[in-house]
Amino acid sequence: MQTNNVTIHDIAAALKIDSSTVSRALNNSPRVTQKTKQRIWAKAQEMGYQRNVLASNLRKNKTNTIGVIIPRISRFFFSSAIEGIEETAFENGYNVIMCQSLEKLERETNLVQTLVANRVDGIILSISMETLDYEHMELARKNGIPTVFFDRHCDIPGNNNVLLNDYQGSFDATDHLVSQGCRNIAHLAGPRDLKLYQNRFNGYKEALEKNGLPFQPDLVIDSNLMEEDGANAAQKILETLPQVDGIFSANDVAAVGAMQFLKGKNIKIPDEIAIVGFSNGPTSSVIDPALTTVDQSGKKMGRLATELLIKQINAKPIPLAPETIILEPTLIQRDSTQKKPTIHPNT
Amino acid sequence: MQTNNVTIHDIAAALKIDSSTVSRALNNSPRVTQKTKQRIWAKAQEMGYQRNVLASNLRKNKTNTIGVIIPRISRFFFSSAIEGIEETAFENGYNVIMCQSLEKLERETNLVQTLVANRVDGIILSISMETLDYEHMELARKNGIPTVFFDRHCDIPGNNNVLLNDYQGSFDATDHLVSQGCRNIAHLAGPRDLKLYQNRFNGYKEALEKNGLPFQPDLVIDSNLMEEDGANAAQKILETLPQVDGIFSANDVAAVGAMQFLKGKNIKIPDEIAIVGFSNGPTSSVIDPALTTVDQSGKKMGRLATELLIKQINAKPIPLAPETIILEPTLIQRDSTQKKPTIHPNT
DNA sequence: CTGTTAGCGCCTTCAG
DNA sequence: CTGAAGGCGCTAACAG
Repeated sequence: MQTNNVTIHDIAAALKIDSSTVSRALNNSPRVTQKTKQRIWAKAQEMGYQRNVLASNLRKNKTNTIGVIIPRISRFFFSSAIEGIEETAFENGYNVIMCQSLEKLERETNLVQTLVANRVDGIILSISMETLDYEHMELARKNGIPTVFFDRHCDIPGNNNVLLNDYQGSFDATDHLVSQGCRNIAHLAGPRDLKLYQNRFNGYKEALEKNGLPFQPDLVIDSNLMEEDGANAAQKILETLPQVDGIFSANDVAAVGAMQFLKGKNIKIPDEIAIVGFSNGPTSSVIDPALTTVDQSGKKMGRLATELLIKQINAKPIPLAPETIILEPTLIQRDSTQKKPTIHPNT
Repeated sequence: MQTNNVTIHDIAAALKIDSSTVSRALNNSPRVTQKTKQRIWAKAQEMGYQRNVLASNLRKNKTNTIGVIIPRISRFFFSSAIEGIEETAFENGYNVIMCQSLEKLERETNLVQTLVANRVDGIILSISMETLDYEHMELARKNGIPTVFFDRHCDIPGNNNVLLNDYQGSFDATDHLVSQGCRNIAHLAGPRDLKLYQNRFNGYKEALEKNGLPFQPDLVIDSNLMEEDGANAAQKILETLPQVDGIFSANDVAAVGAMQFLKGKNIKIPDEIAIVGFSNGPTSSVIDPALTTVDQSGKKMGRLATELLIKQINAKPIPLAPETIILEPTLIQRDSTQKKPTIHPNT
């Protein structure tokens, strides 16, 4: 390991001054003459000095690093979020360590331990579908590491959250389906343990009621909302629920799965069955134009989460009051030329 | 900062032994009695000890961390690749620091510096579209940090690469279009500076020749292959190149852009114009069924790149001979029911 | 098998 | 404004 061996002592020796002065100069401390700073900087450059971040981190017990835990990177919403996180972190001089829980609580717990052990300055977290309590976050709290939850949030008080108004988004989505003439709207629901999916379910239900439509429990199909789940749900609908003319999916993955399946059976979307799913809106044009979506704006959420986290990091050691930021979602109709005819003149 | 303050010295004191023994025990060194190990482990647990990774890293001058630089995380191919990288790294006890160059050489250069400064054990890199030479990688080389290029590769000798057989994939794609009856196939080409796009261009050209079709330079449309570029290209085709009946796009982003645009103009895909694009194959079902793709299998490439990198890391200080792994791509027809009729009976 | 000793490279008191 | 000294927590010789 022939690592670059230039240390502050080397450049101190070369200049016949003390290493502490060099350290100060390199940190641009006001307590060093401009002249000596210049000399030191020049020499450092000349000798190809590079600060040993490890030593610096150890001494300061700070790493300038943010840890991020999300369920799965390749999901477009999360990769967009990471993009926002990474950019904001970068602008503020932070590195990002990024990990995926793969929806497993055990992995999530391990990752929190790893991040704490690596002395990250803060954690951004979107919990797994298995995560029902927050014991594993105690470790971070005890070590004074601020945490921001995003998207999938933590509803016990005293935490920082960046969320979407899931209730409103779902309400709007369902309302939109009704306005397009749908009367029997199925709901692809996520695990009810997650607050987020509870809210999406509630928005769906109350939009039905507000429109004078009956809530039909058998039209709610529970799953983990993977693509396959969406396809299975679509199959179930075709085989046993012929009355269904609209689907509100609690995420985009299942919505796409359902859509592909229905298209394969030559069902016209949205004319025969209209579909709305949560998704990462405007940037996600690979989503089929026939699919209307509720914009999750992952990148924006990522930025907001990171800004909030950095604020909390800078506030140490006196922690700021925890904040919850709620984004209002927007409904995006990709293909506004196609209107679903009002095939049910009743009501 | 009320960080968990338990150190090996604390537990050594509590047990009236030396801290070095504690250190050895915690590293499960064979040179400590099983009995004392047990006592130490128990005590460590009891006192809530957590190794200070920073100190350990400093001492060992090793971080157990892999740095990854890619152009943009939210591109599906890259997020899939990261997924593979992260999983493989995790299985082997490595952390991952992930950064995006946003296709800027300047950012890429800075990131390499940051990673080296952070003493990552290895680097996985997919170069930006601006990157034409590899001067900025000198720093990593000088510090003995192994590097693996993937997807967008480095064709100067002596480097580790994990690549797709771009030539073959493009050849197959073009050949497929011909077999579907296309006779005037446009090519959405990427920056010719990148070897990868050169190869894709060559595959296209030679497939035409092999099939006895003339190569028409005006059917090659150059761009950076963003979605907008694809849409612009499609517009150009509609307005000035009416003979075009097939499009081979050098990436999926532009292919989707073109497809959406054409669909908006009520062009039937693939009946009127067939499109094939490079993409991340089987996992990417959000890609429209009408679009045939060349499978890039990002996740697999990520895994292979990481395995290769770890092999190189473990080989230090005597570096292994550099390797180049080339994956053979597969053509994926999503919607095999739709066959393009041979509307050009000539040839 | 265990203890002693000596740093890794940097930063931060405390003196002058 | 600069120098001297000590230590962050851990590990790796080297002895015994």
